[in-house]
Amino acid sequence: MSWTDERVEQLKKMWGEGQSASQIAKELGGVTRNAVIGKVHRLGLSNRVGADPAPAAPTAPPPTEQPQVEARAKPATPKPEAKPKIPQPKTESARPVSTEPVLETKSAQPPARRAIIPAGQPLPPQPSANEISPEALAKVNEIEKKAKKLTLMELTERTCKWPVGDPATEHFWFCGLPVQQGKPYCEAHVGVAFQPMSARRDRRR
DNA sequence: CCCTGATTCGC
DNA sequence: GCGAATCAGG
Repeated sequence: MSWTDERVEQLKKMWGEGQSASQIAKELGGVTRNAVIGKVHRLGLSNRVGADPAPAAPTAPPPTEQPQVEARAKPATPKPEAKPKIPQPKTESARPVSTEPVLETKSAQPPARRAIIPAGQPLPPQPSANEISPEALAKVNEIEKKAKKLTLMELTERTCKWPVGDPATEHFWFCGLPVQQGKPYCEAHVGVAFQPMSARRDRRR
């Protein structure tokens, strides 16, 4: 495989979106993540602008730039498309009143977006909201925005298998973020899936 | 061990 | 220019 204009374009797009090199490599096919990283550097779009969802090296060198062995003029890449991190008003522990799991935080499509939960159709065994700490809930709602939104087929040994939404609707996917070592869920979902007995009992009403 | 990006250097 | 090997780190 070679770096055709098309492939380079997708590389730029995905990199700009904050996708990891391995994910990009997977998507493109025929290349390894090393190839992707190498290309990224050659293209001069090394440091990303947006957020970095993946737990990786922040790459934050101090202002004092030390000239490398070979002073390499690296023309910065002024990305016109500004991708500022969302302010995130930091809702002060909005306590969910519903007894059902909090599935909807924001509506993507105002008109067609109705949080319909088929009556009598039990949802997957998700802990009811009133048993989970507000902090953990906030965390979950937070990361679900960054979820990989994988389908059942796309799940692997190390992708979070937390289901989101209603399997009977379009609004359904699996979290897909990197799992915590030895667990089936990512850090945030582990937080709501596994709780100390004491915490559960204490929260009981 | 899983993953991340960064760098080097033979090709 | 390319990318495997390696490095450095979470």
